[in-house]
Amino acid sequence: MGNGLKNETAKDLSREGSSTSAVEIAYHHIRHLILTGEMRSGDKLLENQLATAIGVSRTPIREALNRLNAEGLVVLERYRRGIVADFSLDDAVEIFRLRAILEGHAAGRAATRISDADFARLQELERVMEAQFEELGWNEHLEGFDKLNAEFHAVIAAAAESPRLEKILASSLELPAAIFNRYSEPVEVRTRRTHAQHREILAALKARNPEWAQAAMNAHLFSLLPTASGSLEHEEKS
Amino acid sequence: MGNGLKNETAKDLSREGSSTSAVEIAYHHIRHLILTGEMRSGDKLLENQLATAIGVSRTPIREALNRLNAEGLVVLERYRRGIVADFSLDDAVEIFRLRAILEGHAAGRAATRISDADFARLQELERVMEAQFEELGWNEHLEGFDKLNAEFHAVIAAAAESPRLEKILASSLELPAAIFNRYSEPVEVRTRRTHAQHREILAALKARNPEWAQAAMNAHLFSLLPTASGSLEHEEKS
DNA sequence: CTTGCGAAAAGTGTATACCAGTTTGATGAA
DNA sequence: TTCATCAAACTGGTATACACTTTTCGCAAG
Repeated sequence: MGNGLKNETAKDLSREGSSTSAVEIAYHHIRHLILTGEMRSGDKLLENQLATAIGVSRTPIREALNRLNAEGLVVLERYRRGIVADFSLDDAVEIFRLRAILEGHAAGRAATRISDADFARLQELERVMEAQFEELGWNEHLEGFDKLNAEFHAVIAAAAESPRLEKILASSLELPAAIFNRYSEPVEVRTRRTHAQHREILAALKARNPEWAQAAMNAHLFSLLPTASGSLEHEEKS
Repeated sequence: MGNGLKNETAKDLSREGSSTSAVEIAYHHIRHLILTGEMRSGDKLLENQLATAIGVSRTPIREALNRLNAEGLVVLERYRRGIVADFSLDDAVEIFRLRAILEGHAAGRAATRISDADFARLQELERVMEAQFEELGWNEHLEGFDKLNAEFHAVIAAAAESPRLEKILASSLELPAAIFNRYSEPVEVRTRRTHAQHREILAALKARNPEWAQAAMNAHLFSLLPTASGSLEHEEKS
């Protein structure tokens, strides 16, 4: 490469004025690749390749990979190239167990703290999720659902007013959607139940009943948790 | 600093074969400064200054600061120099609430999983803590206590066999000892009670009773939690 | 064909230099 | 004193170089 020619990069940024840092760009880009399944478990993450693909230098790429490594989505070992993390059934079970504990706690706190605006937002999110399901059917609604569902849970986590709790839920207990779908029950089984559970959580929040909210959230998450008995099953390589 | 002389560094590393990376060195060094109170809330963290002090270049320093920022011990804002994080009473309360939830869960799991070797280690740790207290008295024993106590809790967390849980406890819910001592009850009040609680946790683990272990750990941590009544806090912008 | 070995190639870890953007601190005017 | 201004200081990011390790590949031996 020649000398200081970041003109085109600077152009992109200066147009926005947004000043999103290069690290943020790289982080969200790579994270998106993983969470959407565009990159699968075991895929190689080469710093130079990512740098040219994303349009930033190696430095912010390395920072982004380190963050993703800390969050468990990427596996880094010294001098080895990074790979997309693999999630075993045990990993999925662990994540859902911890999410149940922490999100249950969050829901309980949210019950006495959530604002009217946030509660309305939750109702709206659930309304849209159910509408899209009715309109699009079992499988086609899934793409939109994941995003809406993530916001549903995120709003409750935020309403708990416990910043560390919120951060842990957002960054340390994520499971790529593709992995979740691999291990969870089929959509036909869980979708209607999920909506009923969401409605119950809303009812508990509206009643400002912490114990109910916590229990309802717990039930919701434990119902999604792959059966522990399934851990006796054979390990199969795809 | 001078020119590229990493010869002595390489010498140290090659001797060990362990080859601790520069990032690890910087991370543990800075973390130690904060947790021990050698650097206090609000102190400035200048990359160049740290680099020369620790003997590595800016690059690993920046990585270390980013990790510490993610863990909440350091506050980084764009183009601003980093500062050591400040922990309000509310922060301390939040941390202990979350620790109680998660370490309680960990103790419950550990009850049915802990190895004989790990249990023996716990007994030994508690024995030493009590011996040092008897020998050194209220205040002098504190220095050694913090380290032993940290290992006591870490052994239980590891015995829970939940890697994400262990990582969260080790990296997202730390409170500098100085801050803890600022907000907690005076040593004279809590030390004997702490030892009694540790013994009860050991008894519950020995009995392999998960509910007891969880409850005992919960009681232990909630007893250290600063009185929630102190939540008549002042929101202040510095 | 398979296995094993060794060397080249690829890739990460760190140092260093440099510059742009921003904050910080000091100086000076009102 | 208070405020504005400007230079210095500092971080964010790029680029480059090189040491050290892993990975790959070809080649020889079985």
